[in-house]
Amino acid sequence: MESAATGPVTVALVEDDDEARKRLVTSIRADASLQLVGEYATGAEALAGLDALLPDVFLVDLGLPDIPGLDVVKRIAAVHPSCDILVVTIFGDEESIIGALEAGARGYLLKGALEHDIAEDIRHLRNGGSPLSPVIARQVLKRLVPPPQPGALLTPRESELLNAIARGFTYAETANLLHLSVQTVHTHLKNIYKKLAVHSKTEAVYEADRRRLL
Amino acid sequence: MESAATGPVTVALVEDDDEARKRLVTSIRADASLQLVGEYATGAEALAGLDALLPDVFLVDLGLPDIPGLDVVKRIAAVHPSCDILVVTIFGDEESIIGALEAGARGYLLKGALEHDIAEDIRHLRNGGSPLSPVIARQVLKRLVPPPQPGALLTPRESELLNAIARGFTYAETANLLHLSVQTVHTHLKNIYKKLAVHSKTEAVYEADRRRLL
DNA sequence: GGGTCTGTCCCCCTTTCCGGGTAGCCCGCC
DNA sequence: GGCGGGCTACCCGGAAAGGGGGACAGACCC
Repeated sequence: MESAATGPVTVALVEDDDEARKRLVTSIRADASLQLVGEYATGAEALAGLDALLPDVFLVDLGLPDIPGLDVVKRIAAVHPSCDILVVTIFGDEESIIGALEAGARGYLLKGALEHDIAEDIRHLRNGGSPLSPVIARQVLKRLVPPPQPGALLTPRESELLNAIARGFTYAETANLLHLSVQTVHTHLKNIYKKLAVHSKTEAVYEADRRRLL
Repeated sequence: MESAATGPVTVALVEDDDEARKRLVTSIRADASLQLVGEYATGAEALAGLDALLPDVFLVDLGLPDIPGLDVVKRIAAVHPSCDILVVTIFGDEESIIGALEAGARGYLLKGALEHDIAEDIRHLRNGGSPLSPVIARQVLKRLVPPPQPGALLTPRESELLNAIARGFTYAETANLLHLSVQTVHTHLKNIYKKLAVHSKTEAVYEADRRRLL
């Protein structure tokens, strides 16, 4: 987040593939505003060097030979929260992406674009941006905007009622709110239970939320 | 998502600023794989032309003179779901970003990078990617990864228990699951209720979910 | 006109939950 | 060496929710 007022941005990276690491190193060295302070091929080395270095930016490959890259991300984020972690990997699966970003990564790039200049991404990172490869961004958006309803499983009235129930209202209170009799609330709820295959208000709320029906 | 097997990718755009629109048009025309089929300065024009054109990609500026750009996004997404909507705007606030993306936009770029080639972003879009400016991506990530706990309001055990409860287990079932007595489950729940200021399992689950405590 | 769906209302009975207590144990902190 | 927090466990009584049934009007479709 901070400007580079205190001098060059320090960068460390961990990447087991020699070719890939060389490309990253070359790109970083070519940028005068960046200073490479650590270069590792294994997760253990990276974590060992972390406390001494405290780099501004840490480039992490997820496919490390010794430690799951995700764990490296978590550790860095835990001990050095102000460090901008940028994942650079071949893994484009949802689990890796979401895992890394939830673990604290501030950017996620797919290896591949050979001509791509990582230095530019690092600059974006230091300016408060989060470089994401378009394919990665799409995955993230899928998370942000889950397909609204798989087909309006619940009727409008049922949704309305469940919504009230979710907010903690009892049968009686919900009945008042929606101008219904308590029995009707009960009936609706029973129908909702059948549709969601659950057996309690609590479970229904949880399930409806999970399915994005509320 | 589809490949360009059926010919060039058709593109339409709506942008009220003449300068900006020209830049976009120039960039698109320079790419032989893209075909510009619509070019509008107002939301009304854009929506009027939509049904006839059914473009593969629609570039939308959020700051239109007549209709809120967000409404344009919604309308396009509603009537033409397979259209890739790309927002190109000066607005970087969370409301605009999340609103547009939830409304159906598949990419979001900030105007500014003058040398930036929009055609490349469009190609990414057609390849199933979501071009996001780094600053935008950061906002999206903030949404994806809300600060985990505002201070671990619930103890580990309480979280564990509430988690089970949320999944619809009764006191007795939860007790078995966590190797507790029913009374202990009850006690924990009472403590949770106090902390969350609620009075029922349903409400607790709803509230905990809202506060991202689960 | 019959069938289906939604929304409304009612009965009965059982199970579960809620809120009010009290209390012991272990652990870390000052 | 006490004090507090977390975790465990128990009792009681009233309130709420769950599960089974049946009923009926209006809408909508075939």
